[in-house]
Amino acid sequence: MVRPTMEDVALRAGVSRALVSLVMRGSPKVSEMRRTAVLKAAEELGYSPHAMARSLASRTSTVLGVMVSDLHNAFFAEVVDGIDEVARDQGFDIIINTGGRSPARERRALESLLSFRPAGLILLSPVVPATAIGKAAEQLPIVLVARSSRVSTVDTVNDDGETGARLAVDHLVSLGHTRIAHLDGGEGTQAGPRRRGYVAAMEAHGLVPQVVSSEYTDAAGARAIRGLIADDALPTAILSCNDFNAVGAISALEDAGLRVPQDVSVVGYDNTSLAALRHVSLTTIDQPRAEFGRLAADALLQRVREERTEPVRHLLNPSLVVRSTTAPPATSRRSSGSLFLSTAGGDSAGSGGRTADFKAKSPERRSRDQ
Amino acid sequence: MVRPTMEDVALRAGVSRALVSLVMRGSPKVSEMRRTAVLKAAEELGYSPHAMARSLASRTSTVLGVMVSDLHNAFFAEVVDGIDEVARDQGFDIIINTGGRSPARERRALESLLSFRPAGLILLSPVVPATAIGKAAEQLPIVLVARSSRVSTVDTVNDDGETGARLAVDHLVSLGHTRIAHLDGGEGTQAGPRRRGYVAAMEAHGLVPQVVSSEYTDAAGARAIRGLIADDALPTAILSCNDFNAVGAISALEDAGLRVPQDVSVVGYDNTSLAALRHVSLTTIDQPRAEFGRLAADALLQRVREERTEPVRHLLNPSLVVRSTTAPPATSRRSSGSLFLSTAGGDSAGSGGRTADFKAKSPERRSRDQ
DNA sequence: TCTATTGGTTGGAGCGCTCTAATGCTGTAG
DNA sequence: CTACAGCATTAGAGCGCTCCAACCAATAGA
Repeated sequence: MVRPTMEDVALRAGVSRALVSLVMRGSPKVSEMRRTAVLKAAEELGYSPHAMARSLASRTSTVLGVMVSDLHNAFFAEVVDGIDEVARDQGFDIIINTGGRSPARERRALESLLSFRPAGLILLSPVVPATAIGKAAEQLPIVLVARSSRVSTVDTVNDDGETGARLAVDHLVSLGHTRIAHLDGGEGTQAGPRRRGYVAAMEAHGLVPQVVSSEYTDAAGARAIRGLIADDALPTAILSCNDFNAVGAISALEDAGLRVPQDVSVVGYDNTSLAALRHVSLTTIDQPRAEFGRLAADALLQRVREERTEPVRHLLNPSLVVRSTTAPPATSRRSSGSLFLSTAGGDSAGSGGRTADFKAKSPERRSRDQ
Repeated sequence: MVRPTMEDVALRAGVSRALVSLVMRGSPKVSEMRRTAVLKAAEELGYSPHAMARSLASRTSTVLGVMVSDLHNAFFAEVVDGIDEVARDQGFDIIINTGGRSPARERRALESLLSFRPAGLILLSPVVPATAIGKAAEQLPIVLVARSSRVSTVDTVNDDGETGARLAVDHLVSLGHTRIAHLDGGEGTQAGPRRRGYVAAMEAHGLVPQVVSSEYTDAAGARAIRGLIADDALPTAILSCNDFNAVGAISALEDAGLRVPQDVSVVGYDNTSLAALRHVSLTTIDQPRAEFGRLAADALLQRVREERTEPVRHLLNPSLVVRSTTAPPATSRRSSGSLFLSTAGGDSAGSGGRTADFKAKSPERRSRDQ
């Protein structure tokens, strides 16, 4: 259980510790004779350098810290793949830590990562307050993924959530939908841009937006749908804040005897592996996740090497992936009294105020800026 | 970009470096006055201890390394949750690294983790050769999760795959199924026990096992089903090697116009969050994943504290989770010519040899040991 | 009064390494 | 024969911390 040190190797090879150090770092100014002798001794002893001692002595690090907000979400796994690819290419190692979506735990994870004095940090969709990030940014370069920031020493990599939401709305509108609700991501990172994009796109089409409060989980998606049904406020199409939420929404719709996409169309967001499962086959918005990782690592390493001081703000273009959960609306259904809604219970009369939201605006457009 | 050291804190608080060290480590033999003074100075400077220097000086580490073979699989995320819980409780931090299912990359991840000289290592379903693990085990305590080992210095935590597979078979048999195929996990870790358990359970029931070569992915599950259909060899029930595989199998069945569970029952394995999605609602075998993590961390910390030298081999009991993908077989269907199989193509006569496998054995049991 | 004892505090060595400056040791020019 | 490169090698300081032994009151016991 005790590892040999440089001293041991030096002794065995009959040279100084400094010479062993030079060999280990591949210095060119070592004679071939000594080099092979040292390498041989190291091999025999099973020596491998102590990264921490090295880093301490050299005051540099070849480690990049990665904070993953939620290990359960495959989204991040693909970003990490991209990071790992670039880091490895450039001789850096990564260490990962997770915050489990809890600010307290995330803070601790951050502390822990920081205590290793990595060369830089990549935070994937962090939930800690901006001030905590700003503070850490004083100590080392930081790149944020899937979260924006205005701190000038912090680089960011995001998808253009507004564009993504617009793509989804455009798709649904082109299918003939006019009543499209958005199940909102609430406090979640990137929920804002998606919501704004949805609202803007609806208004651009002269439609009335309907934002329904929800969260980034399948339970929340199901809950939101049950709420809409109870309020007799179900539209013909749903844009969920992410894929999980969409899958929950689909389940709730099916539980209520509605078919997707015949009765209601559903669009997710993220194009997780979940969406691609043939059994799910969810129409969704794809983000170039591995590219996120690569760009983040590149940006970070530029800072590490002090090649750049200007902040970088990557905003990547999302794209629409059409699968099997969207179709033209069954236009006649609503006017003839929807098969389900009318049977949902007679006590929903009081919610008429919300129902009014769904009436498509007439051609007089209401677009704000475009 | 330059972090304060203990020296800086000591200077500011008007005490010695050693005293700061004591405060940082929470020593009880520090007067309240000095303690608050030091804490205040540290706070003002934004000081936090340098983990590497600490570890170097103390020749101990409060870090546990965790190697996750596949970040894309939520199974591991839940194990990590369990590890993290115990580790945190006992004052240890964890750093994670991933091997991406590739032996080469995993080896590098292992090297990287080792270079931090952590107190111990937990490997989640590693794919590196046993010799590599044995070598690492000479340097620090190692616990394997979801992979067995015979090395006496290595602890292991596994589920009892044989029991799990038996639970699934028993469930299907109790529903009335006699023709049950197993989509095999091939080289994957833990595929062996599951296969053995399946075969033993089938034989215990006097049934003929049918092992179909497959893999731990949904594409492989779909492929296997298409193969069975093409061979006119589709049974009334499927036991998949894991949930992903099962979901792929279900998709392929549905694509072929078969209903689950009315026409074919499907059982998964792992009870991932995927299986729990209402839209999927997969009958499956649950493994206590967080418990895996907790036990692994406990075992590791015992070794770290040198409380134990005997190897520990945890074998946890899986349990059956019945959801919506299993039901009694439509017994009459086969004899009257199955609605799908008979129309699949008249050219399948040649595969009769395999079809024979499905005939249920008569009551004369064939059980080996029980 | 003197010696133990105790609780709080400190200097200094050292963890395994890197890095700078200094040391030999050629070989070539002055 | 001295001077001076030029190269390979090494001693030694130091990275930020822990840990041990020593130290220094202040109190207690003889």
